[in-house]
Amino acid sequence: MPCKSISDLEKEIEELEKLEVAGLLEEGNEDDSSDLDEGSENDEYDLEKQKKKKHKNEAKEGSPEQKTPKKRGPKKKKMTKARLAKLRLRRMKANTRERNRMHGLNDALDILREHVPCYSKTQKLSKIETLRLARNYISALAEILKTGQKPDSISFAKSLSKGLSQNTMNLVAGCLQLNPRTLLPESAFGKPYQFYYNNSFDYPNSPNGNNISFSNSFPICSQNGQYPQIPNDLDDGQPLSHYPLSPVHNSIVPSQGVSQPICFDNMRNTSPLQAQTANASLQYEAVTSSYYMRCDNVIDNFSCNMSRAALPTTQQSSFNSTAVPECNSYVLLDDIPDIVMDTNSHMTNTSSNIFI
DNA sequence: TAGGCCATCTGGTCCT
DNA sequence: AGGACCAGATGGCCTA
Repeated sequence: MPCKSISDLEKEIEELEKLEVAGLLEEGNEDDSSDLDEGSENDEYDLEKQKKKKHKNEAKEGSPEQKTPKKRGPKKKKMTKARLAKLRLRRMKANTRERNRMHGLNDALDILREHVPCYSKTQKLSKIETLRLARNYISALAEILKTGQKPDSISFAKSLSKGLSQNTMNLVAGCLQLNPRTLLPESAFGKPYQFYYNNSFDYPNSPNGNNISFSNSFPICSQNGQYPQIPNDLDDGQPLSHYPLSPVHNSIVPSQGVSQPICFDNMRNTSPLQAQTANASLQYEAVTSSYYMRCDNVIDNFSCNMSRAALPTTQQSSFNSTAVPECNSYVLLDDIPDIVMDTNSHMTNTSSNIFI
């Protein structure tokens, strides 16, 4: 590896050229194959190059003994020390450019990382995974534009995860607050697990005729595993507290394609789960159409406020967004030694602290 | 310890 | 001639 800087080399070349002009310097070998022999005896960089060149030629010729036919065409320029130094300088400059080019490419990738889901400064996605995730993200967004419907979080996560490594898939699941197992193929994810983790909510026969699906980034919580009650008409002006559903940050997407973010809230009346269990970590149970998920914490109400802003004014005024519970911890079945499933009520139970 | 990821160097090719 | 781009080689670091 050359130790001299580019400017040092430039100075050296200048001096060598002066010497050459003055005829004080010996000329090098004309033979192209020994380009680098001249003036490189004590140069690690050139020795390495010679080795590589020799190796390359041997590979080309089959054996070192084999003679190569004499080359035709114009004679190569004589290799002088100045020319050699020039070549070396050119190589160094090319290396610097190449390094900068790659840095530019990496900077662009960093910017891309910030624009795909699951951005983390500490746990950076690899280059290839960033590109794959970006591709999937674009496809997913294009699909939303095409259909005009917001997909449920699982479908969305699955779209994002296509072709990704398991690690990245886990990251995507984590970012979307889903259990990574929900992104596994059916074969790798048994029905009982699905039963426990699936987090989509379809409500095909709402009383007003709209097919409603909850596409939730956050689990729906209910107090006791009863099937959530859906309001007769989401636009009937009823205050949200009227709806006997546990607090949930969610989106309700009627099949007609009208997306209306909404937060249910009945926490202000009573906290149905507060009295349910002494174990605070088991306070809430997320309910999906036929599946349940537990959640255990109460977070700030920022996201619910965001949703409230999108509500009709009549509903905004009656909306109390305090104490909105959300699930941000998920149970891995491996972590549940004594899980009990009640398939009739679609409830799960455990006595251990199952939350991460 | 093997494999994945990365930065860097390098020579080849194309273009200006 | 020189710059941009590319792909192969190599060695270092990290992690399962």
